Amino acid sequence: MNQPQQQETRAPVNHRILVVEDEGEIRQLIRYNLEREGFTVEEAADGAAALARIRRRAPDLIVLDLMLPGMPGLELCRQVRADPEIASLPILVVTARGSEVDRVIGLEMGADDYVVKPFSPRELVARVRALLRRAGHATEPTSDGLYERGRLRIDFDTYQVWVEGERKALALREFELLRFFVQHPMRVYTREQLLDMVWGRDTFVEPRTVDVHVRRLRQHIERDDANPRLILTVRSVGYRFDPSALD
Amino acid sequence: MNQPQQQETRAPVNHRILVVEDEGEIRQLIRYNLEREGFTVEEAADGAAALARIRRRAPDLIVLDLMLPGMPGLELCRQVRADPEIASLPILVVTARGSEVDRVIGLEMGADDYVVKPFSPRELVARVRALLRRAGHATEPTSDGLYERGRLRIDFDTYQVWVEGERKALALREFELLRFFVQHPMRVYTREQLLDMVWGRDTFVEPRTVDVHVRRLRQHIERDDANPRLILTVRSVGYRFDPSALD
DNA sequence: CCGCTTAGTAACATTTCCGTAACAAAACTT
DNA sequence: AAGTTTTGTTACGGAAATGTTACTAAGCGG
Repeated sequence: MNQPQQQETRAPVNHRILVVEDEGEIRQLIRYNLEREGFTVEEAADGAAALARIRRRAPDLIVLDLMLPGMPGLELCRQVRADPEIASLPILVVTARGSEVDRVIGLEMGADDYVVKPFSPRELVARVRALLRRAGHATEPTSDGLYERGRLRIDFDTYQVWVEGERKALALREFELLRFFVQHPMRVYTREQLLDMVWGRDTFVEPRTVDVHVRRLRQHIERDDANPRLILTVRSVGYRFDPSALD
Repeated sequence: MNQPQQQETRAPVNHRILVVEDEGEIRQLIRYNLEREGFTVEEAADGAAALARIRRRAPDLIVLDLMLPGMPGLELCRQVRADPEIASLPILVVTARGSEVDRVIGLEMGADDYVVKPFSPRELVARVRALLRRAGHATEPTSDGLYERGRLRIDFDTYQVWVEGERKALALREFELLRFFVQHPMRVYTREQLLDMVWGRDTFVEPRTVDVHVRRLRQHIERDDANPRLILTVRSVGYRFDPSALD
């Protein structure tokens, strides 16, 4: 079933990566590993400096530590997303393990992916690569609080959902799952990927549990629960959200 | 393999795990818990032995205690990473609590994850699973992209295929086979090669099964199923994909 | 035209996968 | 503490995918 992985070639283009991190030691480490892979690394010690630098010349990707002094990392995240000029910049968040809040909020603020500390350099590099690769395919930047399309309406700030004008009471997980789907439309995700992104990378839940939540979500948002149009099953792969069915 | 209802334990493949740990007691504990979950466990008492064993036959994952006599755990870790043959082996570190140490582990040596002593068996197993899971699709879930030529259109992200604008529902194998053909045009492949590349090297399937899948694929994408133009039979050799017939 | 080899096809058997409901456990409320 | 909601796990059954095989058709060399 698994195709033999091809050996990844070194970074073909010299991508510029901005590392926003106050602890010098970790910054060094990140820099070392990224440079070894052929990336060009710039540094910023805090959010304000980072923002200035970005405005002067935008990098290809930002690696952002969430525990920043002064401007909390999230604020930087939000500001980047708020500025149309740079809103599509991929952001990789570095966060401490187990801080559920950071993860959820990070993704909520519009971070594109995250790694937990202490992280393995390999994983960091892999995720940077993955983000750069799909940088073109921008996901819908839903950092502002409202999503509205066809018969679906979501307020991310107040955690409210309406279907055909009718208010639905979603449980938190259902809501987070919906959020993820809405922000990553069309592409197929495996159960494992969904667990990583919605539940968190270091929680351990059975993959089939995803099915159950998908079902519950479908019951809320699908017109005909027996023939799903929005959350589609891709057999032996995973699930896919197709917003075009909303119109 | 065909018992009516066997308790399904998660472990489709019997992963081999090397435990590097000098304290016999802890080693036993780790072994017991991993084996109970269906893993095959091998042991090594110190870094040198471990390295020899790995070179002889690489396991799927290493569980490494940091306080090893002789070669410090760090050194083993480094050596593994230095050898391209085995550099991609996932390493799970077991360590005593201590903030300083933790950081060094995660950051400097390229372990992939860690647990602190005393650890709960459940957590250990969970982290082992998570690492193995990620090692599987190490690079990225799918090769990004869109293929479009003549009357054929393939979206590799969403696993969708259109022929003459009409959506076709391919099964996964059919899709993977098509993917392979599209990515390796013109050249002839034997059934055995196709099995290796599409099914995977360690699956054991009758070569003639390829015929059946080729047929099913043809039914989807060929204009005249009786006179194939795209997937051509090369008698007594194999099959060949000719995209020029698409125009 | 014959005989041999190889590929195409359909039918069948087996396996895998998913939707679902029911239950259990955990988290919250009151 | 009892009740309520949310969340995760599991077993079951049906459906789809996959693999095997037997039979048929086609190619090919004489």
